[in-house]
Amino acid sequence: MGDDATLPLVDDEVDRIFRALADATRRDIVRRTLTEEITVSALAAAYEMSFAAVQKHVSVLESAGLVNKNRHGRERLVRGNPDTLRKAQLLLDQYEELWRGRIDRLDALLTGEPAGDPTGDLAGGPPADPAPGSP
Amino acid sequence: MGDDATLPLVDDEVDRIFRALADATRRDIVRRTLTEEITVSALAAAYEMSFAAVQKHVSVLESAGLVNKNRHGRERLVRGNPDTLRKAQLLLDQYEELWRGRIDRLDALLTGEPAGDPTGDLAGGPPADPAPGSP
DNA sequence: CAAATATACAACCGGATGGTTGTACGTTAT
DNA sequence: ATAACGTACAACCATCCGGTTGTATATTTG
Repeated sequence: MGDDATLPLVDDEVDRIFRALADATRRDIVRRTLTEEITVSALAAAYEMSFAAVQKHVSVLESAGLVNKNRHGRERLVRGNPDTLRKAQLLLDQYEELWRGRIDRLDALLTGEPAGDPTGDLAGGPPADPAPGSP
Repeated sequence: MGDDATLPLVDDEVDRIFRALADATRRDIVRRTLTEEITVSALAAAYEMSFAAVQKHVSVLESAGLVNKNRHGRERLVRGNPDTLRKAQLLLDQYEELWRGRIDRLDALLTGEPAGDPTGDLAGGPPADPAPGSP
């Protein structure tokens, strides 16, 4: 019920997730906040960069859905979100399955699409253009 | 002689992997080449961008270790590399484990580090600066 | 209230990215 | 040998990214 971001913009969402994970500082933030809620200040103190920089990293993680920020007084408690992590996990698992030659239909589960592809293709397909008949 | 990229520069390698995966076109290339070898031209024909652009995407994937290029006459056959994919998978699995509260020691397996951290910290730790005692 | 703290946000900058076009080179085919 | 094909690579451009500093706002604390 609550989720409305599962139908058309999967690609963009996945882009953000992986891009957010493509930075050592951000991975470290995820790592930490998965086990405990930490304020942005506390996080910032752990890295050799400005507070604003860490703030930006948290923001990137947040807009990717990898962390949530809950306010507690004047502080913002950052908490890792395992659900989003699991989404990336599923995608990679899917690639693994695909490689093994058995795709099944778990891609439908992954993308939330109810058997959208009549081609039997995997979730996503070509991002922009499916296949020009003949140029 | 063989591999020298397993000890100190893990972070950078992971960066490249996730960054490479943070693009829908590149994910699609990985997806395709996991099940069959395809030439760069054939790949390029599938997307609405120039040949050179696709070439660059393949290059990014290759330098991340996500695909290999084998030459066959004048063509280059692109083949997905499930090993690298599995590396990313392991990292995410590790986060999942961490979230569940049981870290075990599989991080040593992941990073190849023989119990490098006396702190019991997870693989990687803060990328640049561990923890300033108190500035 | 005032001062200190924690955060938010805008502006700016150098470098990386993703795309283009053009050219050169090796390989097949005629 | 020449032409066509597949690829590589350089140059260029707009945009994004990761970092900085500076300023503003809300919340505690004295």
